[in-house]
Amino acid sequence: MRIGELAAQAGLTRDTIRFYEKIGLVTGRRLANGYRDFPPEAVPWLQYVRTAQTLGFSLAEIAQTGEELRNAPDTAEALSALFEEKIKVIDARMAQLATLRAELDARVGTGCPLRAAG
Amino acid sequence: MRIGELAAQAGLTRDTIRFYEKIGLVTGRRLANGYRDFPPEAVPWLQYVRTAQTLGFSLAEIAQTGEELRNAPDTAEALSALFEEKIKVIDARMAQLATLRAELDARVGTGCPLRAAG
DNA sequence: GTAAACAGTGGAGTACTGTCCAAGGTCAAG
DNA sequence: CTTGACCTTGGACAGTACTCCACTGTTTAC
Repeated sequence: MRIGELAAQAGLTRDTIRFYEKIGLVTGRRLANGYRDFPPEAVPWLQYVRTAQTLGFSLAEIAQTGEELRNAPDTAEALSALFEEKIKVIDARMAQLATLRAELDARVGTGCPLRAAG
Repeated sequence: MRIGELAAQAGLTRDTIRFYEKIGLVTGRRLANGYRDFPPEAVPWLQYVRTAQTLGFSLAEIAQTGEELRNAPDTAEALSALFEEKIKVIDARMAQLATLRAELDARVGTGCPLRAAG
């Protein structure tokens, strides 16, 4: 598919996709006329990128994940290891969120401020 | 306390704290010699800033939270409302993390890639 | 009283993540 | 065969969050 359609389906602008291509976050072939041509899998991939990004991963990290996925040996082991690693990161982040949540929760109703020091 | 001690205790650099002061993220008085003087509460506050930041909040958002905390009427209600609002944001983010986690978890062991489209 | 460690200011520079042109090439419809 | 929608490149600009520097003043330790 061409860049406009990918942009529409992924909810990004064409400029953003060109930027992502420049930093290696997506890759595509070129048509004879020079237009970019992306595979349909680019849509869910870019959606994953969005998600990972809001979870605190930098584009460089996400690009590296994509790279590892492409270069992984075809045994499922490499992929599983990669996923498990990401799951660990997610668990750590969730624990951190839970801590902050508990901290806030404990103060609800007590009027105890978060010491908003000046 | 002076800026160096605050920096050491909060795990930041002096430059970062000066930057934070410039954007209103921390405020302090000045000593007679012009040195900044921060209250001890600045330490936990900056630690909170760090946490909130890793959770995806911009410094501007965090600064506004601090502002709201300072300006809240002294009833506990305003603080509780603010905390509850933050808790909602945290819950939404945790749900998002849980979704991504489940997605990854389902692929561990299956060898099914995340469609790392190029 | 001097050297080291700490503090101040202003401003330049950096990395990341886009966003917006301008000038131009391609293609489908009427 | 022109119009409009789409595509190309290169480069300038923007916002966020620092980071570093030069130059200067202050405090502390010896």
